[in-house]
Amino acid sequence: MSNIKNLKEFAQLAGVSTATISRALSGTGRVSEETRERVAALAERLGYQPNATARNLRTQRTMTIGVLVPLGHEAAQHLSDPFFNTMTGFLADALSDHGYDLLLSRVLPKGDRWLDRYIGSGKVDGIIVIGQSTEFAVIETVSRRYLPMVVWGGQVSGQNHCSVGSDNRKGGALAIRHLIERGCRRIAFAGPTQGPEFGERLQGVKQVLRETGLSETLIELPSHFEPGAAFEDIRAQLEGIAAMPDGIVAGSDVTAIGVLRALQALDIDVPGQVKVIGYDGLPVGAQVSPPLTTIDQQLRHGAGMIVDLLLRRLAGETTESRMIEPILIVRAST
Amino acid sequence: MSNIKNLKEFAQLAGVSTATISRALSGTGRVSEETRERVAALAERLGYQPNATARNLRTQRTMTIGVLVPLGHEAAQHLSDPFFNTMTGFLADALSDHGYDLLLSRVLPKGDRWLDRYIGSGKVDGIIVIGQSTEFAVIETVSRRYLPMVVWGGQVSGQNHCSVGSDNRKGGALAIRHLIERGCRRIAFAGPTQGPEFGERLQGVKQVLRETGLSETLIELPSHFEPGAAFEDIRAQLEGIAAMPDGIVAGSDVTAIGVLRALQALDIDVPGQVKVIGYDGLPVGAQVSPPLTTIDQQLRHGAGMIVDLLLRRLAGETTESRMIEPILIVRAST
DNA sequence: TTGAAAGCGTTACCAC
DNA sequence: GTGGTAACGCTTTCAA
Repeated sequence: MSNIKNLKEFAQLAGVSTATISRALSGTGRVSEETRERVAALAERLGYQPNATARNLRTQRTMTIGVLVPLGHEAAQHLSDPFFNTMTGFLADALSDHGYDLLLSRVLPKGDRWLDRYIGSGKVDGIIVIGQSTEFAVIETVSRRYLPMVVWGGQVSGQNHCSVGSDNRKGGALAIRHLIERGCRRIAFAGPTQGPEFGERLQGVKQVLRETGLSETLIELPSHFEPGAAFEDIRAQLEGIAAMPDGIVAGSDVTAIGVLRALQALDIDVPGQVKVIGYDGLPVGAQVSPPLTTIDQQLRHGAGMIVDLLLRRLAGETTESRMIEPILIVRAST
Repeated sequence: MSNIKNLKEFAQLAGVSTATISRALSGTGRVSEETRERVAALAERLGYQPNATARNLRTQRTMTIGVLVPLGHEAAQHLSDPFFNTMTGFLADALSDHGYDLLLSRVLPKGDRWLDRYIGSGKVDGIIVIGQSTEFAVIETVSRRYLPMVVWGGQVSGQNHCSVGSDNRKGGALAIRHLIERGCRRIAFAGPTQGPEFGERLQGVKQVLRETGLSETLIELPSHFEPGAAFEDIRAQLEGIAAMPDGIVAGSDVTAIGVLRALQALDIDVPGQVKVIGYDGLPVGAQVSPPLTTIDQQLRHGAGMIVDLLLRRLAGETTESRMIEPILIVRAST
């Protein structure tokens, strides 16, 4: 920490003008090699650092990206959700690789102005939204006039905003094909029914079932988003079921973990009696027992892509949405 | 989003001075009720919002708190670590309750200046460090001259910096007593051996074993921090063990999950043959099978406390470190 | 290569 | 109760 409080003071000590110091420290503009070295050494010795706020005001950029996690109806739902937390971590890494800071905000979307309010404050240069959930319309509207925004989530035709997410339909198809290959014939789909992403995954499953002539057998097991509630939902439904499925596609890894617990509670062996496959590729999936077979969305890669696209939009480019290739990861639950 | 770009423009449209607008909008200073309403309505209609950077510069505060996650030797260790992610989430909530934003930074501590650099930039009003890990000395030094900093972690006697964390020794004692009550007699302690927190937990365990006359039986199972590596470490050690323990205290929930997997891999029944207890109280502990008995550090409560202390330091108070009461949560793994 | 000075968009002091 | 205006600490023209 420095005892010098601003550039002016530092310039006096260095015996040059503030302009020269600024140039020397930022590396921009012409300064003699000698001065630059002298200034740099002095700054290091005194621990001087230019004030970021003042610089931001002058340069009209903050070098900060806002990451927004819209909390859905279930207000408490995301607090400890492994998906959002994991994604945030990856984004933090990707952003800091490019010299950007990450301003984290969890917002309860209220009305249709929450995004505008956030943007208007000028605290950030750009925005990343994790998950469209119920806010698809708001995001879509804002995207028409605010460019530096990239969203993690699904992609629908005609969509204006730039999103990154896995090919959910393909991923769903991948999951169900794997179960069929493993010999499953009575298939269930477990998970939330809301949100564009889950819907697409289910569509992928249905399509393959139709092609295979198994569509009659599909059992739907709707559940809440939140882990604890999901477990209860699934257990209640499986408990009273006429014929137990022999394979379950879960809409997310979190749901899949709930499914595993529910089956465990009912004393049903996985993968012996029922096989289970998740969706996301969260690290935690490898840590449960049995380790979870899943469709990997390559979140780290996705985070890198989001940041890359955002930086390009910041630079004035227009960018298209991107699909990430879903990858089957086979572990012990199938 | 607004088409108005600054206060001056807005003031012209409103037909009053910038000073009046500022007062009307911020609620500070005397303004007639009539003007305030008129200005507020116009601001709402035009979507005008004062620029945060300019305000920050003028007021000399950013209303932003930096949350630092120092990455230890194992650079990749925290990327997806549920503990850090969960803590960050709780902090985000607590901070936003008080109108503060959260600037998230993962830092690779390099040398002893990383904290100074962060502080010197003036991007934040205060700092929260999650975990002291190997940086205890640096934190301690900085705390002597930089006051608005609160650390999640252990507390040692004579420590200068303000920390919040559970009473690790007591928590360790709580864990081992529970295992003994459940009939365990050959006890093992699994987990990382580095860091002040794990050490204290182990001491708590040892002390109770001494008091009970069981101290001869303690088996130590050191492991890495990172989940995957921890699993391997534990499995390797249990595989070749002369006499299997009948109770295992894990240094953290993440370690405990690794222990559960290792036992599963060796076909050992939990809690039938071996009982396992974790430490942290992470939500994910309730989702594994069998659901994990653990010592709850009340992270949400802890996060609230950290923020509370930080705000008081920001206001000039001096604050003492706080211990959180560890609570035993019994689930199915014991 | 360097320095003087004009902003960046607010807030807060001081008059009126 | 309201308006003028000087900061806040920096970057970046423009001149020298």
